[in-house]
Amino acid sequence: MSKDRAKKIPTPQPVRGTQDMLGDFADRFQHVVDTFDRVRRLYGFKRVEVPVIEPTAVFARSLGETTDVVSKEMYSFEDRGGESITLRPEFTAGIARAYISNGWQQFAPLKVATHGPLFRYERPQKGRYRQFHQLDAEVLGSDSPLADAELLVLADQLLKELGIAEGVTLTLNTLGDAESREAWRAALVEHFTVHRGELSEDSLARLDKNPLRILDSKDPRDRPIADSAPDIDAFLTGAAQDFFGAVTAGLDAAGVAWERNARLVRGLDYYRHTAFEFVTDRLGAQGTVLGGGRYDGLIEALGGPPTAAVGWAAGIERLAMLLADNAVDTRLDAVIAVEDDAMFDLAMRGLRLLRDNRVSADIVATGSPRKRFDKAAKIGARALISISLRDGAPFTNAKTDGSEAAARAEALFRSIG
RNA sequence: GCGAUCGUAGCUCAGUUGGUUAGAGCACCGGUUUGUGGUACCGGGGGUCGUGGGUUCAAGUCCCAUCGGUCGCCCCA
Repeated sequence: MSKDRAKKIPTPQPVRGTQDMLGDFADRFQHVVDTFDRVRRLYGFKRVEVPVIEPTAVFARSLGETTDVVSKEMYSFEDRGGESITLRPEFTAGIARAYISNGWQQFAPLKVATHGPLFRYERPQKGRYRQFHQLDAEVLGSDSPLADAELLVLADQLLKELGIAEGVTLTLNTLGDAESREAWRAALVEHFTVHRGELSEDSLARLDKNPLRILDSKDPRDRPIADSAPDIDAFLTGAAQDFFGAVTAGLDAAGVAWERNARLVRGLDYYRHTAFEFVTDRLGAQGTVLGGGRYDGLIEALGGPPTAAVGWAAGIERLAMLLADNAVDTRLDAVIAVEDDAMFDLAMRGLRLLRDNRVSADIVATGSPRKRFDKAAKIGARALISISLRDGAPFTNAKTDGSEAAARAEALFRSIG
């Protein structure tokens, strides 16, 4: 350690919006992933892996007209060959591309699930990072409302098994088929145009770029106009009505609670029919915990055959933040305090024996011998085993929390004599 | 891109209307006359107060700039 500041090497700063995780939060993160992996198997969803990097066109084309997102929110760069590459900002487009590239039509309807890091060039805030992580589930090649319902039942079960279903609400809407959607959109534009004098500046801009988005504006000036805007219901075709009815009937039959939110919309044109979000008020401004919908137009927009598909994604960080404090138990079964260095070999034999028998254990054998007991106690294992030399003979003492695991650890350790 | 707020020890934070050598807890290291206890007690090391300017007899404290963090807006695939 040099005290010469002139020679001090400056530590590179982490990239904005990235995070390092240690211990508890990393364990909670992994618990979410493990639970998802277990539940998705129950529903017969296959594991799928797609690249973190794709040609920019994969996302630019799927996102279509929303130039703001493409130009400002994507992590894009040129590789050495001059090709524009983008770090995936979502799973869906990459999976759709893979579906086409590999001819997975042959497996339709295909139920797949994945999870991993995603990247968006955004200003970080609570529950929102530049590198973040999602769970993802998709059903490709099915135009059945049963697929929508099954995905929602899967989501519902996931949240219940994570123990966070309390305080999280499934909100549901339909965007109808292409015909319904166009009619509704035209009616909304007309409604907002009539009231354009009362809209916020932001919503005036939305009126040109993305009129549906005015419906979920947070600006109080917009609320009366948004709330009095027509619902899509009057514009739904018979087929679109039937589709939505079948989805909700499926949810009811499976015992999934839901609420209609006629203001829930999607900005992108390829969305059809079902749109949904599981929301909570426990995460500040970023209240969506899991969201998705039907995107029957996407695969075609990527140059594939017309293919119906539906899916959702959920933020792992956000789910991990909602877990109860005691959701993940990382306590060790045993910790061994070596209070005399002459006992080190004995302690190591015991440690190995415990671990061989699936008993999690650690050892404290460094620093001042008389402090090792305290150090070990602070680790908070189920059993605290101390080993010292007393009257020239090894002496083992154990304090346990009364649990079976602790008793087993003590018995095993004492068995080495 | 915009706004608010915060940057003091490895970590979490005190630090009064500007006024001596900048403090605490945790962590780390050492000590506390062989002990079924000791998650304790005592001591020690560690800080050019984010960085750069400015105001002042005097700046952690006030002003400006800059770089970061946090929260919100825009956007949200």
